Amino acid sequence: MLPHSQIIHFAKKTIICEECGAKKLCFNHILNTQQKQKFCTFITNSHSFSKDQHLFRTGSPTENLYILRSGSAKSYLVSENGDEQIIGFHFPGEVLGLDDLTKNQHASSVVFLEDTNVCSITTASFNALANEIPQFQHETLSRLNEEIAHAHELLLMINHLTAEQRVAAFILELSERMDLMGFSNTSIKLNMSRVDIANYLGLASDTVSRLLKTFERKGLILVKNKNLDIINFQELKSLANACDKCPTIFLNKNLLTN
Amino acid sequence: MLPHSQIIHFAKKTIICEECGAKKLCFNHILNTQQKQKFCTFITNSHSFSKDQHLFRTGSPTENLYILRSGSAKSYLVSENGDEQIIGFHFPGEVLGLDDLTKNQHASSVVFLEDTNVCSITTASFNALANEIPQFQHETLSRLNEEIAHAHELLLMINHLTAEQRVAAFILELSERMDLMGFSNTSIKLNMSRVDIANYLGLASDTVSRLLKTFERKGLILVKNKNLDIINFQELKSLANACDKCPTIFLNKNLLTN
DNA sequence: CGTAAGCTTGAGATTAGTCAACCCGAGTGG
DNA sequence: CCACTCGGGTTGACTAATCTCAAGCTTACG
Repeated sequence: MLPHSQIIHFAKKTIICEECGAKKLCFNHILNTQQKQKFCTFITNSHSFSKDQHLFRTGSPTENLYILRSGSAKSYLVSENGDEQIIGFHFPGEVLGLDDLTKNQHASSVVFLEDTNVCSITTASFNALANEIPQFQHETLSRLNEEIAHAHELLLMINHLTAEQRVAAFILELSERMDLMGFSNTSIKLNMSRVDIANYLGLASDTVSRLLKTFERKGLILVKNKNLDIINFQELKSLANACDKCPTIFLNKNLLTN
Repeated sequence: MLPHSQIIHFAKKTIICEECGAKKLCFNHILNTQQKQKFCTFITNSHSFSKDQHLFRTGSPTENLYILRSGSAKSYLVSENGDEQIIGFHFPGEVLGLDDLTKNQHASSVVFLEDTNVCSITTASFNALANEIPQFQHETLSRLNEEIAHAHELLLMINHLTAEQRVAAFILELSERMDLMGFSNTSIKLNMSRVDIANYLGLASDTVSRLLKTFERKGLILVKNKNLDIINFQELKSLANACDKCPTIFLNKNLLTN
């Protein structure tokens, strides 16, 4: 068993961003050649983690930010009661820890869903880069904004969609993200467990199982263990958006007047 | 009926931050005397809005950021289906529009819950201030982080708490925020409708009504229309945290190993 | 090949939603 | 000053979606 992330010593080695599979999704891609070189010198460390290892945990000091090079992870909160809430699944190019930049402790925990490679940068270096490179600063704000937008959309989804719609929307979200990364958007590896999917969507894992099966029976997808194939995008989309509440659009009227 | 926010012309007048009731919660309070003066010169505009007016809407251009001086507001998203999701209630000192700083359109809409006074600052001025005053930059990031944390906690709450727990938690959250603003934390004005509360918590408004009544019958609170008095904090807290799921802490075990 | 973890599936329980009726208070107009 | 109206809020009866629980199955891995 590997030690806690706090005491993992990242190997000192030069990162060659040009060779990185995630370069188009990383900060890297918004920088010019000169800035890229500077960025690479700041990112001096990389590390491989195995499935189920933690990158950091709630309460651990915010010393570094991390960028996924390959693999995947999930982040989660634990409430006072011990309830866990997965708040996101993470893929190459994503920055982890950004939402704790101004705190000295991590608010969430991050654990890997498979063997994963991660770059790290100290918060000090990160801030230095942000001060020096305006685009870098802008990109940071932009990513925080996206994180907020994502959380809000998830909220909307959980509060307003049926279980069936949520699962359909989840599949489509995954597909879209795979597409962004240049992977197949029809043949998807579900690295997270059914329990994880259920937790993320605010459902019981039984319900997720059942609905995946239902979708399969309808010929929308093919599920074999962790492998998911999308057969009928169109139908999935219309399921996710099924407008069963359209007549209620005008219920909360004061939202729409003025 | 007042025109859309886009074409409201904020009155040019000098804001005297020293006289502002929200100064302890505004950006103002993190700045030194000299910085405060600069901040005040940038915030050259203020405006009064009446109940049910919109400050901005999804899709409208992000030209300004706004700070509540007095009053209250709610922000919400509308999905493709027309489903609405309230994502926050806002009180004096809060900055609105911060999460759209890097976009040129607002993602959410903001509507006032009562007559409200608002300061505005152009995004250009805001960015200039951020570049010039490091604390200002830091505070901006910090507020974005808090917004993320809030959204994540809301998610956890909606996915893991019963209706009863959510309503109890909502009352306590409101109370805490009133306290922060120096208002009474036991005698609270509910400026939002029951429909709003329900929407925010992912419930039906009927359920909210019922539970408020239940709490009243138990002697925890007193509700008279929009006025809520908290009688028994202790009991409310234990209701909100009722650890009915404690035995399941270890269910999703891989979250806790390593 | 055996075991444990995760997944699937069914039956029954339950929470919260839906619907409809009624109530109440604020604002309006006679 | 009172009656009327309208919107929001309350309440009860019923319904349904999803959870829970338990059993059985499959897969991955030692």
